[in-house]
Amino acid sequence: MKFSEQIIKWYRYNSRDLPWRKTSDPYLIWISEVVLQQTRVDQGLAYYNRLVERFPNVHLLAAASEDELLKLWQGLGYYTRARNMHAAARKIVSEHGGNFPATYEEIIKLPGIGEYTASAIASFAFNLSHPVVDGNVMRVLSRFLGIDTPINTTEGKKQLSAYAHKFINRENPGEHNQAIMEFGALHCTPRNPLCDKCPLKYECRAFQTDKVNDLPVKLKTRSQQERYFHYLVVRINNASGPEVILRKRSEKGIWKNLYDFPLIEDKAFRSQQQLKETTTWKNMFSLDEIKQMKTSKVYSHQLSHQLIKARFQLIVLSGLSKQFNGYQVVKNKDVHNYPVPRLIDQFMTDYAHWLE
DNA sequence: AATCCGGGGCT
DNA sequence: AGCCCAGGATT
Repeated sequence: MKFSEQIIKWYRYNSRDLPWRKTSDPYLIWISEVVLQQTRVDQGLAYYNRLVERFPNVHLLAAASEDELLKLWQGLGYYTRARNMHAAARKIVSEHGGNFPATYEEIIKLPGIGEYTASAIASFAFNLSHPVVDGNVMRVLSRFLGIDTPINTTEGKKQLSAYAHKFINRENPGEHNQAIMEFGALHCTPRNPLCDKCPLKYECRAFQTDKVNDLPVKLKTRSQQERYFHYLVVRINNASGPEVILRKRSEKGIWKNLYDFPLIEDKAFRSQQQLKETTTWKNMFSLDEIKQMKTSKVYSHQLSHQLIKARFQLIVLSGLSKQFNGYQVVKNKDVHNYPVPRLIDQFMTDYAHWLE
């Protein structure tokens, strides 16, 4: 039996019951694929369900505000996905009359859709013969074929993509693609793969040469850097109710277009006196208008390429005496409507009484 | 071709 | 404490 037939046979007995597998609507499949980029099914499933409930079709997604979409995306990470998804929805409405493009070449032109996602949509929704090459596929093929070219290099991806094109089942590309990914996710796993009961073990190069635990090869990534954040939680006790200053992160870097607080970053934690001498501080306050200050515990927030250590400084002002350029003054009861990074969300949960 | 972009779960 | 995840955009 050929590779594809064996994988599909395995899939029909072992596949999970997932909502995006019950539809051929390219819009719903697209949403699921973007959610699942670099994200495990278990983590993305609830987000997918909330997204398609709120935006059951591309017109509703295109009509939404970016803030609302980011709020639904909050906590999932890689927020560029949400912004690109929003832009793509508007493009589908304006340039395709709301009909999802039906060829690989048109699909891949949409923002946030690369080779993997275009192949996934083309094969799942339109049964077009384009192989998906994701982390699962690269692991399965590198083991099955005994390929030790590092898969996080252009060369390795090119090599495995060529084999994926050879192996694709032209009669049943959609199920073939689902099957090989599911096989990688459930059976040919990164650690402790189920080789003993693997239907491919007699043909698997890695198993036959005892190299399963050495494949796929990956080059080491460089280590992360540490950053120190001093967040200024500026509370303004106005007659109309308490307010707080938020900032939209519009510059480059992490958490673009999410909201946080005024920030003083340095190479280490600084004392309160040192913070008062920074230009960020001086531009916001004069000393006599501060009524109260408190300091939070230290948060350690681990990202893929950086470790952020953050402290939150509560600063209570009795009333608004000047403009805060580049910032937004928001009523405390409305803060929960703004999309914020996980770190900010955790702080606001722990120190909810600061913002009551 | 290398680097950046989140957050969570697993070992 | 690393590694990995239904990757894509940017440099």
